[in-house]
Amino acid sequence: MSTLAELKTFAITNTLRSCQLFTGLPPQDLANIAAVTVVKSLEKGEYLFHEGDVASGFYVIQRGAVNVHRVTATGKEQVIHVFRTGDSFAEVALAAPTGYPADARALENSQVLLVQKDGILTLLKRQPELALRMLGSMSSHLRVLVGQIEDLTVKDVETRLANWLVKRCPNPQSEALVKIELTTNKRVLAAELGTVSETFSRTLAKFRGLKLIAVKGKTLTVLSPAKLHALLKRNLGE
Amino acid sequence: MSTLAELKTFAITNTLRSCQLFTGLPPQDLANIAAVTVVKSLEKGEYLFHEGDVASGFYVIQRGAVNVHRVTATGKEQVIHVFRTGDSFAEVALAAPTGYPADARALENSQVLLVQKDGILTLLKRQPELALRMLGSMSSHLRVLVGQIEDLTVKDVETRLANWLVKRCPNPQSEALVKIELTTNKRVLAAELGTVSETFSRTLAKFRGLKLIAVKGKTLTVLSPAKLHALLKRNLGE
DNA sequence: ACGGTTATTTGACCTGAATCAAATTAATAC
DNA sequence: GTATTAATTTGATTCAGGTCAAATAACCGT
Repeated sequence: MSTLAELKTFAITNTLRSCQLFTGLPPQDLANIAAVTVVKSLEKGEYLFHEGDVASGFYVIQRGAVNVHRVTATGKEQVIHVFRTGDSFAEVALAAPTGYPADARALENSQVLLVQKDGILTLLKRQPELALRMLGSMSSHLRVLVGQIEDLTVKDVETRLANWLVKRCPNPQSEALVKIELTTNKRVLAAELGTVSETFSRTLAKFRGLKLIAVKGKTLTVLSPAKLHALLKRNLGE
Repeated sequence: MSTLAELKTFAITNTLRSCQLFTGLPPQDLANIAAVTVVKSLEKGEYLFHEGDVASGFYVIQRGAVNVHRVTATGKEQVIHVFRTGDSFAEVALAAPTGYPADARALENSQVLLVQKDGILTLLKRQPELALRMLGSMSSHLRVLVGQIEDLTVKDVETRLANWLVKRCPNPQSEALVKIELTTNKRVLAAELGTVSETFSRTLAKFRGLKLIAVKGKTLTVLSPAKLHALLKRNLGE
């Protein structure tokens, strides 16, 4: 085996190890997985796959961010989830129906690993432990989706935003300022919250009026996690 | 082993065999699974589990129907899916976080099999083939959920109902009448479609006015699948 | 700094659908 | 049957939030 190939494998195993799905696996297993993995570079805005594409495997993000979404017939984009470094997604590829159920597009320049379906399936047959991990990973995606469904139907935008903000506060009870750096533009974030930029903007403005947050460019500052948390409770509570 | 126990195992393996998840498995495997399975009877309206309950395993429906849903803080029920005879659900139980992510309640008198977590995990470690099946099953649930998210956010009630109806027409292009028997009351169906009974009723009325369907008690008749399909296309299309 | 493009904000307007209330129509018990 | 209760329908009202339009503000290449 050439030194170059070894180097590549080394880089891949390093990424795999840092991925939730594979942490703690013995080096030999990682090497085996690396052997069925290829690296892909994505420009910002580039599509990784489209809905219905034949699924060639699942992905692990080495660097960057990928937006998994559906495009509706009216052209609107419904964000399912934004995955970031270390996340794995599209494990759904391993199952029988061969098409991906959604679109995936890089939100920034990214590097991802494609764990190829055929290869990993062979491995899974020999490594039940690995299969259990995949089960775990998929189940956590299921949980996220179940949560999404609730988020999208039940709550109004104000509550969804409050929820989103509170989730990002280390301690929602405290009065300590929390700075949140937006990693995407506000239109994408609005889409994640199931709304449009105009409404998102208005809701931010409302919160600003209530002295709950301060907004400066891409930096949101939660002025009072406790108050925000109280608002959230009130909106849900009774 | 007593004859009674053998009989019970026989009944269980029969149900397991008829479940998508396990069809085609060798008898010995089925017996092994049956050994870690217990039967549960549910009265109509009885809860199988609540959100957050420690997950003791996943379920296969032997007879009846189970409504998996979330209850929101405001008391409303968001249906995630209605499972029926032969379906398996709550495979999410096998993964690490121990709580179920939703509620499950019998819509009618039902009998379900609980495939116990500890037992099946042991089996999975020896049977990668089985693990792959579970992966497939979970991935199909993921697909359903991804579809749901689109359904719930994107379309208006008219489109959702048209979609629901068209899905139940063997051939959406044809003009042949299609009779659909409702298995639940209309309030539950409305909830599945992400709306309330009033709006559901109005939408049915609108379709009746358009001569697209006829309604008689719990029987819906699609008068012209082709026309309905055209309406759906139009609502989505452009 | 300057022109051009894109992102964000604000305003005005409108619609789908939830809610509340009331009338009808099943369904079930007695 | 008749009384009760639950399910469904219809009417009237209200409002969150999406859409369109226009004004700023931020960003980028030169």
